Amino acid sequence: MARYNPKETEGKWQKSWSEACAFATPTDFSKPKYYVLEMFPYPSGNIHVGHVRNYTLGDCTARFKRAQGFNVLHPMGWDAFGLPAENAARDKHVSPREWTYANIATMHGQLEKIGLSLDWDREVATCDSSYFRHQQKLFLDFYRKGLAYRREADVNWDPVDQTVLANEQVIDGKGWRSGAPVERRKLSQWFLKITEFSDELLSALDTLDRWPEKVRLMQKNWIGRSEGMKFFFDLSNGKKLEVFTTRPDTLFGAAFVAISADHPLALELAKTDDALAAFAAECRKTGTAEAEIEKAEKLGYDTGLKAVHPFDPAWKLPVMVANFVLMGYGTGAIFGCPAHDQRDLDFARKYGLPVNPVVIPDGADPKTFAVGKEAYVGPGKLANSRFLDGLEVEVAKAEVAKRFEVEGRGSRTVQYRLRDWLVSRQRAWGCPIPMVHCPQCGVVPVAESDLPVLPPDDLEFDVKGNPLAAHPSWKHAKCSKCGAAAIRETDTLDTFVDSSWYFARFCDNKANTPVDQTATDYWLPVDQYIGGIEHAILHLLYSRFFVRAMKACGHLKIDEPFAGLFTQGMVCHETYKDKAGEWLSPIEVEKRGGKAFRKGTDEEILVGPSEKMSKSKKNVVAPETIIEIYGADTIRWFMLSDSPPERDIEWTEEGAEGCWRFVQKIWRLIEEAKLPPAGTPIAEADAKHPLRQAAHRAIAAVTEELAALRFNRAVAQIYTFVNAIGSNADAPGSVRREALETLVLLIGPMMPHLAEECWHALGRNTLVATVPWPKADFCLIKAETVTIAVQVAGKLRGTISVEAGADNKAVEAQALALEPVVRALNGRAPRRIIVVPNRIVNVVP
RNA sequence: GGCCCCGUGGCGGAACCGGUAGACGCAACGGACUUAAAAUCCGUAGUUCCGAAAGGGAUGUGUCGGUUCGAGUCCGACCGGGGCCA
Repeated sequence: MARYNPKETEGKWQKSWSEACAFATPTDFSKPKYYVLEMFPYPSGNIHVGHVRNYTLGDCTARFKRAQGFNVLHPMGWDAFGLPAENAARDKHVSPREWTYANIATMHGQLEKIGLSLDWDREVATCDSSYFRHQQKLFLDFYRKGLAYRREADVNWDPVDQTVLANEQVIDGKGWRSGAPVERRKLSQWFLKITEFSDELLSALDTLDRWPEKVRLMQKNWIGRSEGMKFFFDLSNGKKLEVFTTRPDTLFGAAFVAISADHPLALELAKTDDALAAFAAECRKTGTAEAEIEKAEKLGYDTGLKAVHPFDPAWKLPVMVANFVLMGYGTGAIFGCPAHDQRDLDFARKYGLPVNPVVIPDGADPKTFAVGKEAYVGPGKLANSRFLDGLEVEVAKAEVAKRFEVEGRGSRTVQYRLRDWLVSRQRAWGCPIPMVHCPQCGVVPVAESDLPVLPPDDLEFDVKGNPLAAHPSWKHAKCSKCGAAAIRETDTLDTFVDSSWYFARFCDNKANTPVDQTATDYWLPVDQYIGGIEHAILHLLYSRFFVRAMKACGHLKIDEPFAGLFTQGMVCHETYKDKAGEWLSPIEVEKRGGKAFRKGTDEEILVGPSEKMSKSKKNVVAPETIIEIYGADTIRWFMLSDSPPERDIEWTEEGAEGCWRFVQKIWRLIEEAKLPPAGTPIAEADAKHPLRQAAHRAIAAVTEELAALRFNRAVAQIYTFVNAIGSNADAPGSVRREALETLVLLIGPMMPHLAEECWHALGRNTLVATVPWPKADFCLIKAETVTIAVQVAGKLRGTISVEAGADNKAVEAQALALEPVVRALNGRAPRRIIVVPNRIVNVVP
């Protein structure tokens, strides 16, 4: 008897699938569709285990849905623009294009070895002009609709990558990729008007009922809707200053008015005030990210101007320039109420401004209530606030709003935390923004007939800043309006733009418009999107915006891109360090007697906690190595087993061995089986054989678990079923055949190569990949007798076996006759007996 | 600091709507097969107490309380871990 040899069989079946076009996307749109998509990878050079997990989950779903009769779209592509290619170009003197396409070729091969049921005909690389030409067209459409625009703005400048970053790409004041402290600069930049849809992006979250609650909450926080009002202060110089506040109720606690260093008023004053100009320059050194501003020391500069309190002409407030007020948020001006806002309080303490509480918590005395180091932001009643005294916070807000509205001094507004999306990047390996700058006409879109705008092939990467801007000739173009010599836009689009619509392009990647109407109408939205939680905000929010913007331009009809979202956990591994503190990779370590040693030596190695696989800790296991040893089915099975897919999984050698053994076990079961020919009917007498029941119970359970993406539970059900096959070795041949064929079909989505080999060995000449999913016969599953637990006072005392649906009285009698029950009752008469049919009896003494 | 999620054997985890806690796998141990090993097969197992054994008792899902005939599951407080926003 030969062992199952994945090396020989896996390639063979991959070829068979390919020859049979088993995974070609159906073009007949009469059947129900199912679009499964895994987040496409950046072509870094190698597929890692995290990818394998992601794609296995998706592939299992795709195969399962296909077997269930759905038309399945399951494509793959490459998020292929981005900085690593430029770095490689600079360091290795290869073109970013060559480097990227070589990586794609390698990774494509690696993906094929996993046995994914992908339609490679739909492959898309975002760096290919056949893709980004359409993106440029979309950009022009957005521009025409006012959804793309250029303006001067404070931007986060990454001094290492020499590029601008979106707020979302600044983490703890540092560039998300370079880790360098971010600076604030004022530059003319391209934006996409995501704020146009702030309210819709927020409210539509409620419709995404197949998204993790956590992701919806994160997006909600990110969009950050707050209700407040805008109103004017009269200034001592006769001008008016508009401020935004969410706490108009605290107006009588105001101690100052603060404006941004970039507020027009501040800029005006700075012209004649050198100290202010210097202060404003200092303010601009911190980035624009909230967290950073929050942490920075609150600094202010007194302009000498006074603002008149709107409810008391005699009350004058100092007008300060403050570093924690941003021009981009609200009106760039606020009034400060130190008692009820922490930033205002910190500021007031530093500059000796009064701290007057005006909201008093219930139970506190307005006369003695004082604010120390912490501002009071909770609920309460107004005090020291004249006509607002005694009102609840919300009532007071409404009262102030009403008075301002009557007076024409202000109005209620809704404010969002969400900013417009800054998409300009000063990089060469990205999608060129199809615009020119004409000395006559200003910013002019490139004519659509001139698309795509291609980056030049002969770029020099060993330069500071944008290689595209440094290119000697590329930027010279003609204005598409007047024909005069013009300068091309040298900014390229943020790579998050590339990934914001690829799912739509997959519906027809050969369309000569960005998307094909018929195809997108049928396939979109994506039914199941699978990827990492790290994209919970950026990529998913941008994609949601894109769908709306594309809809506004007539490209799409859908409301949301992803009907179902699943975020899978990371793949972790133990970490190893030697005595010198150097990290060791798993292949350098062997375990003997519960201890770890450097392979082939007696040098003991310290075993650290399991952490996300990372190059820096060297705890990485290459999928290629695993597939080389065990084959693809083993790694797939591992990825699906044990840990729930949304949680982190730990890769262990022992676990892999276990999966490998199971692969062999299935093969042995099939190979050793002496079965009647395929199609042998099951005799009447065997119709209710326990093995048949086990098989149909397995079908029902696995179907249910796979449909709910509970792969680990589906795996457990299959183990249980295999155990049942093992313990029913004496079942009639026809019943065993049914059981084994069922098993093969059930493992089909998970271990597709093994399934094909087994199916073939069972004498079948079809492909499992094209065989319909088995149907459970529920008559067989229904148990005829049930085991019922018997408790006395809630404690288990034994079990009884009764006919399903048996009469309560009879069950009761049987329970009371149970010896341990009699003993536990100790002669007492039961006060009450609770019978839950087919489940439990509880005797209450 | 606010909000959210999680806490079950040595480990990963299961337990539907409150109804036999620990399915299934890994690791472990005992045995069979073998000259031996690998592979495979059979068996044991939460903890603890009584018993030679068969068996029986107690206890047990982070901690403390509550609701209930019955709580891993519901409620409250706390402890610990993680995430997001500050």
